[in-house]
Amino acid sequence: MRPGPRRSLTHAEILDAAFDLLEAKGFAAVSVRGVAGSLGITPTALYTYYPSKRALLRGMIEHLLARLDVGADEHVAVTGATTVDAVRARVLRIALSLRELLAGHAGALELIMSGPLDGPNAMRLDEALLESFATAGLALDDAAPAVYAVRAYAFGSIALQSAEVDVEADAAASEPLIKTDVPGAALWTDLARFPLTEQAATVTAQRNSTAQFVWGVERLLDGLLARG
Amino acid sequence: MRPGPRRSLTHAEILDAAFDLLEAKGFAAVSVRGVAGSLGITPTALYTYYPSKRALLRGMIEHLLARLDVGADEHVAVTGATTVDAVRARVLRIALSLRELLAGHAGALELIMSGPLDGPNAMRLDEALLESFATAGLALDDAAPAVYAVRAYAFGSIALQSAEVDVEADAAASEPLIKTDVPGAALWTDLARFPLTEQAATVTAQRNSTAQFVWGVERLLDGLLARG
DNA sequence: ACCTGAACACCGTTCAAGT
DNA sequence: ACCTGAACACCGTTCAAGT
Repeated sequence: MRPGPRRSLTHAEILDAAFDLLEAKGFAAVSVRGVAGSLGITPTALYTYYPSKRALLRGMIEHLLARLDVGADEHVAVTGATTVDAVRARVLRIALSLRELLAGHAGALELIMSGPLDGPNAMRLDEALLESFATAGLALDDAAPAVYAVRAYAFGSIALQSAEVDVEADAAASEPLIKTDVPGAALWTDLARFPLTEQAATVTAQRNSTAQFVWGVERLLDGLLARG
Repeated sequence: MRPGPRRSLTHAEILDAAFDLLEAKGFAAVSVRGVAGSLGITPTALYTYYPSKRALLRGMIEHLLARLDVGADEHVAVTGATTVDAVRARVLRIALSLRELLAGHAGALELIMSGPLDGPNAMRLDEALLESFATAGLALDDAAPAVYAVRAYAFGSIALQSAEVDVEADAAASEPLIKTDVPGAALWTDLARFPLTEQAATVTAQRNSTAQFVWGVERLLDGLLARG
């Protein structure tokens, strides 16, 4: 087919195809050519819908964050729970929802880290967190950096976790990554120099990573809400 | 020159060239071909020193983290400062050193996020943080996740900041990134729907980003050390 | 052991041309 | 407006061959 018939795709169809690629073959496979190919279209045709790869990725991020559960600002007055407890529960729920979203789709983290988070759904996330901290009695001067801290912890935590997962994938390519003479690399396996790290490794191995994530959010909230 | 003379490069020379490229042209420019080219060498020749691009990046990460200041475990008994205050100061110093290191070199964050942090210098970082929390009286069961939380906050914070910086770079390409019909994108600029976020934006704009980073570390430490 | 040159299977993006 | 085909300037990696 030379010029081809008018196919007229939806943005939603394109994004769905992109996510299928992301889930099936990872972030690297989400190329302009790859997405176009899976839609039976030329790379150039995709540029009719999105002016650049970056724009396509932005669209994907919004699509993903649309599924984020930010909860509601229910003032639980009737039950025995204090407002602060309700706020803690909501922030934790948001953080866990974010984690689930990014851990669930392979490559979603790289996607989200590939650019700034300033779309409407990212703002929805910020608004929910700000609302929570305001409800807990924080002034905006404290609530704004508190939101920043929660976002930083959540994204960093997910990033560290997903980087660790990559190790297992690399285990197949088991050749030594370094050969000689890199400064400081001679003692690559000298665990004895880091006794606490060695001990901690066994502790960490036993712990559920979700539990660790939650524990950190709780500690952060301890510090954040102490000023309410 | 066909087969060429034996140049016999050092790993250090290669890494220096790679960092020059990183600083001058960003992470994307750190390609096997690019690094090889800047050394006056064929891409294939680079594979004699590093078996893959990933291995080269690992070498770069170690090279970078070697400059990390993790402080020392001085028990300040003489001065009026409590041990807990000394620990707070040390953790903060490490976090700031990490931030400075990654913010200083353009593209360093992408570099560090490109793979797991398990080299000797990454372990040196972990060991220093574990030591700090142990000194503050935390049991290893709490110290290990505390280290995890600090790392998560620090990396996440730096990641969010560097993603924001990219916005300014994109300002030149000022065409609209989305055209129509993306779900939820119609209200892309509808700031009125997020009143708190709008207010917070003016607050955040006034604040120094380093101050915000420090504030978050302090709050996290508040929560972490409350159990010592 | 270290290096070259050619090749394979990819990238993002642009441009003239078709309907 | 939507699409094609060809092209430009790139990727990481492999392989046979040279010294």
